[in-house]
Amino acid sequence: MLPMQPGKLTENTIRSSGHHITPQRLVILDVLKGSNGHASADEIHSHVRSRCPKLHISTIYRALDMLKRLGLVTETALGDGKLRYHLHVKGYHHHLICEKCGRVEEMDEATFTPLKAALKRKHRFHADLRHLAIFGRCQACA
Amino acid sequence: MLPMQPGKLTENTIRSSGHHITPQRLVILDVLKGSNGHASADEIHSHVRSRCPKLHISTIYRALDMLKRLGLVTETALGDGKLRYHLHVKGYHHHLICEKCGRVEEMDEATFTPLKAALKRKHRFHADLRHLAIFGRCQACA
DNA sequence: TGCAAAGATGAAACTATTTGCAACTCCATG
DNA sequence: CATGGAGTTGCAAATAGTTTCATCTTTGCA
Repeated sequence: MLPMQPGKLTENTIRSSGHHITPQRLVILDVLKGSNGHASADEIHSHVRSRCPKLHISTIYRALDMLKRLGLVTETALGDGKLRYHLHVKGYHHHLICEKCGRVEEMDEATFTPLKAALKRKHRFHADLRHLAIFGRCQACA
Repeated sequence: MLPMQPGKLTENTIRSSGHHITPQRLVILDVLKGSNGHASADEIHSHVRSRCPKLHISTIYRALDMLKRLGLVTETALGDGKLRYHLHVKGYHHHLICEKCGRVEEMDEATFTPLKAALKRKHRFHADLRHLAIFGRCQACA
């Protein structure tokens, strides 16, 4: 059995949720895949320009919003007045953001399992812990 | 020994951090104190108008930014395109936000103590868990 | 295939938030 | 209790992000 390409997996998720695969979205996804960090809408826009000059920034915001709803993209406010976007291709993860140096560390879900259970038990709340950004101080800045 | 008024405590924090107490800020703080939920900058502005018609909305944004830095106010994105602000007068708390009905439940810090310890132990990260908004489904919408 | 409906796009208008600046106010200090 | 400098304010303009709408595309299905 061949492994499914990450691109195809993403496209299937989009399609099976009733959304369309469009050339614009493919370019946006490709830019997101290439950006190894957290890109702002504006940064995505300028990267996209060369390949698709008429692609309007509102299309980017709408694409990001859809991807966010589907859990394929994380939106994070890193404190500089812009929202940043990050593609989930290899499962979910969370962000530890240093308030001082701005470094972003990624971590897996496991640490949150007890919290998730506690929220369900104590508050009867079913937490969707895919989008978590936790602020604080990293080891170096503590 | 008399208990310190909450207002005075807040004012001392502001003053001792090198910021000024101004009539504008007193009105803004008063509105925040009165708003029992999560007020947007615009909502604060319209409440403030009656008492201080010339108070500009950028002054509100700047006051909120200062209060946020001092840890006196929490800024939360509830997903409606506006940021919401909440005054911390009685200790910190967190938000459980239902993705379906939009209901916001507040919860205390205690549930996060094990998570905080785990982050420090496993990632050497000193989490500042005062700003947490957790999305998911509430009991009714689960 | 070919079509209709659901969904997406670009453009412009609109709302939300931030910033630059000159004038003004607070308050620690003398 | 006057003063100077740091901090604030109001305004205008800039930057971010959202929404409306007419037009165009994608996709499931006949």
